[in-house]
Amino acid sequence: MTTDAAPTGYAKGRATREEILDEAMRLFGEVGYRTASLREVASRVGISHPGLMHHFANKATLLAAVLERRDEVDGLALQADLDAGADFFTALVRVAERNAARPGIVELYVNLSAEATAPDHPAHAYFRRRYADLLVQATQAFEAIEVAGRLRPGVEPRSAARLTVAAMDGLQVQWLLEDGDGERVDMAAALAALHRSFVTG
Amino acid sequence: MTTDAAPTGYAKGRATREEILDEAMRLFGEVGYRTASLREVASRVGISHPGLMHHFANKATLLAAVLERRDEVDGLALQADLDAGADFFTALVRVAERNAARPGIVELYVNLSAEATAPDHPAHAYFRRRYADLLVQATQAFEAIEVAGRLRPGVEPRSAARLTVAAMDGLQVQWLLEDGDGERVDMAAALAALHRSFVTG
DNA sequence: GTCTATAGACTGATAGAC
DNA sequence: GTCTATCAGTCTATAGAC
Repeated sequence: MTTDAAPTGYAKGRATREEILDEAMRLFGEVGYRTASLREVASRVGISHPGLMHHFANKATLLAAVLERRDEVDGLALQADLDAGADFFTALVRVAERNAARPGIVELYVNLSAEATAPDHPAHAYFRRRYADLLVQATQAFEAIEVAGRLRPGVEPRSAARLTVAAMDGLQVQWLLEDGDGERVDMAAALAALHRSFVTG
Repeated sequence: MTTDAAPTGYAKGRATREEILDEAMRLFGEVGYRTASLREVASRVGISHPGLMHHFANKATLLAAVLERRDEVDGLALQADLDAGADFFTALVRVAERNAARPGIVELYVNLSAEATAPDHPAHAYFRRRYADLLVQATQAFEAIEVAGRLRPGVEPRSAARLTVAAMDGLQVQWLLEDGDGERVDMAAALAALHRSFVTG
């Protein structure tokens, strides 16, 4: 009852909050966090910027809420694939597939992960944790392949994990830059090709 | 005579221009182009911001000059390796090796390539051209390997080229984020490992 | 070649009315 | 929950003195 079909008088606040997160995510993706302004986000939602700040005390809080929300949504989708019996790598390829249909998500992560390499960036700790977690998961997946005897000789799990995550990031930059081109990179296919070069047939 | 040991009265202007480019590159790397201010660049050089604008008419012109200069310097270094008989991939690994000693360059490219995915960014055309060129060069290098019969079965030159460039980009993000960690990724070694998984032994 | 001064616009954040 | 008004700070760029 409290999570869906909320009573009126508080339903409006919830809806506005969600709209703000949507538009903030879009704008952070377009121009990055630092360049985005609270006024522009508010204007896209159709409210004033103090109106926005009623929901989020300051800009960094808004960023944190955007990242938290993306983790929930995308994390659930990935987990659903894993629960359905997909191995980690297949689930990762499916993430790339889904992302190809939602440029906003790709823009958000490309822009923020670059910005957040600065130690004083409000999302710095978030991205350090995110990459550390991703690397652990990917390494374990390659270790499982190794145990199954399907890892190509000379391929190290940790190294393959790093390269997989790195390729995913780099492909997103190429994909964004190729907007408007005839030949745009197929991120999921490229990732699958990389995987084939790490495991035996 | 005009290129070195310039006569006084114009030597100062040259030196200041170079200093501005140095500091602009550093600051663009630290916070990105959009967030960087001419005042901050000028202050680091020790002049006022209208003083800076005597050398560069506007901010976008300064960015273009920074990129042009990096192309000259880094392009010469890479060409020197190629002229010394290195194949394209070995030269690329050496670029990664050199970059690991100069965080400023890595920061610059990570931040700018992400920012410049926006179609209206002043460096958008530059990065589109840069990636297109890189992909052509890398593809030709893998085609040469294929002709020599040393490409692993199932590996496509164009795909391997995309993954090589993508991995280089992605590794840079991981490397920057791991600043301060014990275990920081060895970009050159990771790139070499990737190459080994594309070519036969 | 570099400066001070300034124009004109934008920023995050706050106070206080409704 | 949203508004108007405002503060103090920042930005790019220009005008004009030296």
